[in-house]
Amino acid sequence: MSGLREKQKADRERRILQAAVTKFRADGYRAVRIEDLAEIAEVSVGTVYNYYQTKGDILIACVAMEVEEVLTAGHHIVCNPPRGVSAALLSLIISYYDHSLEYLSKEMWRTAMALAIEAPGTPNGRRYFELDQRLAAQVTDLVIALQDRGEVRRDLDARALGTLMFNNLNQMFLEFVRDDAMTLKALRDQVAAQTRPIASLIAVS
Amino acid sequence: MSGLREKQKADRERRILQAAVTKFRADGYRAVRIEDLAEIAEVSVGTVYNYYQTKGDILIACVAMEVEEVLTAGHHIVCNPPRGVSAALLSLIISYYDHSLEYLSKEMWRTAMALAIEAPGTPNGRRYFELDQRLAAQVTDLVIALQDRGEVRRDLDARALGTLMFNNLNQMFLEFVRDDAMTLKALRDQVAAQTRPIASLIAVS
DNA sequence: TAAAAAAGTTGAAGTCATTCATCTTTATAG
DNA sequence: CTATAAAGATGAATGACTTCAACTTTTTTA
Repeated sequence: MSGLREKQKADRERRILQAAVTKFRADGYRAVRIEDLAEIAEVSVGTVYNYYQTKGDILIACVAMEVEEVLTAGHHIVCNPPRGVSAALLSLIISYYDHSLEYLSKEMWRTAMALAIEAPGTPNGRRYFELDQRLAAQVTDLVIALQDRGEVRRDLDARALGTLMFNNLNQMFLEFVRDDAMTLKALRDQVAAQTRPIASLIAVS
Repeated sequence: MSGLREKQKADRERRILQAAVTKFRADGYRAVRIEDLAEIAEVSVGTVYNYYQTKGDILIACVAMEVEEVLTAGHHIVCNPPRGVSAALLSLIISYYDHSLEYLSKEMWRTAMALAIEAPGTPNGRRYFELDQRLAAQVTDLVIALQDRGEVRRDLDARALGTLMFNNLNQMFLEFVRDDAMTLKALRDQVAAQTRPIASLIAVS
């Protein structure tokens, strides 16, 4: 039976990540020491570093977990978007925003974004950037789906449009997490106000 | 004579900042220890912390110094912009970019941006954000100047247009500093390609 | 000018992320 | 089943930012 070690490894990694998601949210990324996570996960400090290269790495893993779920939810919307360009786009974007704080706090998002900017060449930075790319690709996919359904003008470059819209929603999300006082509802309202004029521009006349 | 202490203080602060600009550029922000700066500036570690709250604070002070110069150079362009919407806008934007690496390295910019995102509520974060605002305002001022000269359509909202253009040039600058291999020329070319179509859209027919 | 007060400097100590040589657990070979 | 090898866990040690109580220098007061 050679599966015991594998099972123990997977279990330890899961426990560390679980401890991180919970503790980072509760106490704030800064305030949590690796020692705290090790204690909760019932491993030693050294073991945490066997599974994650740095403290920031653990945070990026939390973000990745969240974004994977966001992508899965988004996939369903892209496969079967509501009628109307504006409704379809907003449905996807708001799905992103509504999921974004399920496991992560604003502080965690800020820290993750900062890490990705500070060290773009490290595995961390690349991983965050890759998640960004996949989200941008999903927005593009939605635009293509709407073109296929004849709702968005076919003469427009779907990739350029998708990237533009993603950059915009990403920028608005940055403003959202920068301001602890801003509510999800305010974010939703703002993006809705911005999206409707764009939607009418790109919709088939 | 009560000016001695004042003079010594100003001198110490200047020496610390000078040491930081030089050493951060030469060795990289991470690699430089407060102890190193203290030694170069001929003060103790504790004294550095009397003038700057954190290591990041020193970096933001470096950025502020650079941006003040950029704003001064930009002011001249806004007061007397070259003929033509595209030429005027590019003149300002490229002036920003060309000045940006005079004292700061890409790594310093990345780190400063990361700091500002990570801790938006701290004096540091606010200060960085305020510099951003002043740059955005200057772009808006140029748009207004071009409207006054009858080169840009007067029915357009100068503030919205200025903010949009600043966000865009800022985003492109972020991509520039994220990629150590990207040259200033590549950045210039890219922004030129983007700016020309915008310029023709907003110019008076 | 001398003493007292105010302002500022100092560097050792504290904290926390990270590393690494040692030890323990699991898997394999005889 | 025992011995060897491989994999992984451990926590004390390291290094860097930051703090703070004691010490100096400058200014004010008498």
